[in-house]
Amino acid sequence: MPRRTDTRDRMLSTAAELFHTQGYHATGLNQLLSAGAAPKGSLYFHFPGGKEQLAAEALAISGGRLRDALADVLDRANGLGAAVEMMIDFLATTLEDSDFQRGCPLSTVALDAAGSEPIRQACVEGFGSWQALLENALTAEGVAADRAESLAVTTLAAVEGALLLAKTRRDSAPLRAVAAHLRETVERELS
Amino acid sequence: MPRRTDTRDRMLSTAAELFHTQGYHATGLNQLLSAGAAPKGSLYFHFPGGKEQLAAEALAISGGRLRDALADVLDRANGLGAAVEMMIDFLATTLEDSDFQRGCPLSTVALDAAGSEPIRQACVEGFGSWQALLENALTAEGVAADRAESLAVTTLAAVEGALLLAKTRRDSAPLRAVAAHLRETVERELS
DNA sequence: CGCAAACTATGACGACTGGTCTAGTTAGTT
DNA sequence: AACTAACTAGACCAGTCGTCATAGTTTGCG
Repeated sequence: MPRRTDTRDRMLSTAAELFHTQGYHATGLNQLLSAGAAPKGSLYFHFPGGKEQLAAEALAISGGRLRDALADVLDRANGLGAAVEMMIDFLATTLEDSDFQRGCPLSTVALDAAGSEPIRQACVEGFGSWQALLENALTAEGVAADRAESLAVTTLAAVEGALLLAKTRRDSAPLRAVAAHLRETVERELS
Repeated sequence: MPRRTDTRDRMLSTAAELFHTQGYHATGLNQLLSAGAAPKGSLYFHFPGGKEQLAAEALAISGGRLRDALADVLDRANGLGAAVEMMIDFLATTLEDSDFQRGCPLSTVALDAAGSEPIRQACVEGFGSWQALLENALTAEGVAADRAESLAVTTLAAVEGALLLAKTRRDSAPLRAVAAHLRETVERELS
């Protein structure tokens, strides 16, 4: 079933961008549509579930994108510690280049739309996929399963928190500090 | 000029509660006022700066409250590692008891109202005050200043991230995992 | 080719809530 | 009783999300 227009995709990527930088409630449908995405009526054609469905799908895309980026870094880097550092470096650059607008693409919405089950679910899956990647990388290096899990959560948490602090302070120093610490921690774990 | 009502204070504490659980944009003035806080007109008498000022002041209060709690734990606990673990335990309990509504009182607003300078500033100060407490505790134990700073940021970041994950997953496991890891890290640093 | 059926697009509309502010009432002081 | 500071009610309109009737476009089939 070939698609005939790219409207749906345009909407999704505009939505991903706006929800990423502003959060769920701060992003109005009008803004989203007037951002060149589409006329109003089209939204409810492509997303019968309205704003909520649009957000959930946009988050799934954002989550997947970051997951791919992480998988890539994990492949390329030599050493897990280095990979984590590279990943954080990438996040810091993205944040700085966007004038401290683009932090974690999920966290803002995860917090401000925690009441919506579909949205929450999308975030759970996004976070989960990132964590799983870290966990696998750790077990591949010989770390025991339960230890790998708790180390992966901690790493993910530290990165998320650093993104929050960096965005709030408009200064990527927290990310750099956390990067160094995590590298240390990971490398000690593997030795 | 004697005050005749406690309206202003009631507004602040209701605001603190709602912004804490819902964030800035998701919290409407109507909801806030009908939550028994006050009649509508009073808002702009007590807070000429409107919603923005109300939020900034409410955040300052929330930040101060948590700061005090942290200072208290840091005093009472025997050992810094234990203190961190106790603090996280307190946060986990608060989160669970509120049906996973009350995470960090600043982070939601910090992310979803990052565009407002007064609000951002209030968050910067709140986070800063928590970090300073940790930093002092570390240097008091003989950790070098720069090392103490980066360890304090990392600790704060990990806790914030864990709160985010726990709230999103509706499961405090991330907090428990991070608590154990941080205790380990802190105690290694001091030995 | 020609036609019907399915698909996609459109923006005016409505019910409602958002934050703001002015005009007014109440209470304390002299 | 007059004055002033403390407070409040509700009007206001821009903006919210969602609905709908209508129109246009593409596809498959006879």
